[in-house]
Amino acid sequence: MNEEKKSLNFIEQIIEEDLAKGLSKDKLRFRFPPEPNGYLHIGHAASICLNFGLGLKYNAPVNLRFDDTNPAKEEQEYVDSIKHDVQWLGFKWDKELYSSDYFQQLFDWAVMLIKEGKAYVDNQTSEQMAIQKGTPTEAGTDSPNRNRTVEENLDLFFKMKNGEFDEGSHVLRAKIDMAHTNMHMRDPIMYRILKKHHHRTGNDWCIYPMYDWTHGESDYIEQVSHSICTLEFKSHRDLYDWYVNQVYDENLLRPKQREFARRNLSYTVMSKRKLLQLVQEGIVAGWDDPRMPTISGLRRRGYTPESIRNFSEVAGIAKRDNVTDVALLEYCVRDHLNKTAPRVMAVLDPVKLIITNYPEGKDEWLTAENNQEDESAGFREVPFSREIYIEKEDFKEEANKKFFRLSIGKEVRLKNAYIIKAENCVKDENGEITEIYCTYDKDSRSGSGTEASKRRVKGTLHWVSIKHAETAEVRVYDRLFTHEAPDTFKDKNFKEFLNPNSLNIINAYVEPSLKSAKVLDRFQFQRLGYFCVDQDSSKDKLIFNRTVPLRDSWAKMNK
RNA sequence: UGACCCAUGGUGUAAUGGUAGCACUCCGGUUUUUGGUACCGUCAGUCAAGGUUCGAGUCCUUGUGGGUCAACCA
Repeated sequence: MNEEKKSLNFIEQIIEEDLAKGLSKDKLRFRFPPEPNGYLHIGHAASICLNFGLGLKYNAPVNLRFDDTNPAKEEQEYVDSIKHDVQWLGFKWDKELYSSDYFQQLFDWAVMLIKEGKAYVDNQTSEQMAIQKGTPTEAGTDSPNRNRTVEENLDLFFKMKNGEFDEGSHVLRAKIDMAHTNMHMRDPIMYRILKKHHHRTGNDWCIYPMYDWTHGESDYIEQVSHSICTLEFKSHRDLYDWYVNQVYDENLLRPKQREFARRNLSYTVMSKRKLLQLVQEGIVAGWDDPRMPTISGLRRRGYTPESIRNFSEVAGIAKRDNVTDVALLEYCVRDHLNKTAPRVMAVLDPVKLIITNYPEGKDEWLTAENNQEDESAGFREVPFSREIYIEKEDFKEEANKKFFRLSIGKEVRLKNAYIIKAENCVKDENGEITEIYCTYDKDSRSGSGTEASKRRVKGTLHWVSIKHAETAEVRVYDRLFTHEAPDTFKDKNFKEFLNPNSLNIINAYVEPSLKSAKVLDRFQFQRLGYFCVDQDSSKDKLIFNRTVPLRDSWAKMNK
């Protein structure tokens, strides 16, 4: 076997260069740093797969670190969901950590900066500070409080910490350069007063560190070698480095921030704010609604961790803005489910078919292969009888040569059963076909080995025996938005592109073996698609979600 | 009228100065008791103009286009 040499992505190249320049391989360490203010989505999966993938590739530890510096937005519910999602994707973190673990260290370092004259307390309004900040094209001006004495700053900062000031009245700022071309370097805020309960530190603190002050220092504390984030943080890198430099000890490793482009998916939105809006406004049933691009939504929809990992792998990473075609994700899940999902028969849009020459009252249990792609999947028995359901669209009274399905006078194979021929049909007053009458070739049973069973007929239909069928609710999903990039318009709200038909609930008939299906079990409903048992399913009511339909070249032909 | 980042088929990515490749999509075909799968094939790309070089997708310059940055968010 000659393995193709896999090309490295640009992050791996940076790591290889660092290694070549002398960085010891055992110093490699990564982290995945979610803020627990929402559920993870498929874009986060790219970051998870990248960071944990690097950990696997270099045999390096990867921490799960919650970036929990804003108690106003963060909740335990989100922490739990994030942990569940990362585990479900199949990754193991080295340590579960929280930025809030470092609040004391961060505070001590802030005191140190004040003593060194590198930080000061400002008690102007945010409006005043915003004006002084300047604009991207104009330099800012110094705050009148910029040159307070160290003693004064220390006194004010401790009063902030002790809760003696109101929220919003005072902040601690780094003293850098109000004329810097990088706005983030214009005396950024390090601490603000927030008299809020924190999900981990409770009421211990009423001042909370800002992201920039926290993130780099946390990486440094954990000795993360490569701190990988998305592109919008590129301009934060100067600040990240400045902050790390304030506390850097040359015997320790200096973490390095590098940025990649976030992964966008067509026909959906990927911002937590917008996803939260869909949830809060009841447009979807929750963060785990199967139409959502969240990990929990995809899981409930029937996606496998393998398929999501593979998607991240084949989509790759780079630095340019992108909108990846959702067809690639769908390809990945079909590819995996094709190899792993047991085949069963279900009829979603039934019409009754009667086999006139089949004995009334007779039952037969026929042997069916569970998965022809997997020999170890074995066989099961499916019941057959005189009256069955088939799909309405599998019958036409008259049809041309291209139509391989059932029509009057023509033969088709019933999957795992017999060859039948349509004789006539009955219609209601609207011309809708209500019953189809057929005869069967009793020597043609699948697998019986007879000459008749080996006859070739062009079409094969799936079916369920009416007498034995279980009923099930099937939730058929379509894309949530009608535009491939619904949130790229300046003058239009993304919700204008919501697809009114993104959910279609159907009552279907399924073969009885499905009675024992468990939540999250995945199946291929033969000739239809992949389906997964929903968590709303119960002993009394089976509920399936359609993960993705099978490719359908017949439907394409008819377009 | 600033700083920084980016630009390869429809989409996503490779090629690290030496034959522009892979995957998805689309289209066509073979096989098939799933119009699925598998297999084969077709169409299709280096933003532009200069420069360096024997040789440029790659390096340089200037344009053009897109993105990011002015939260007490992360």
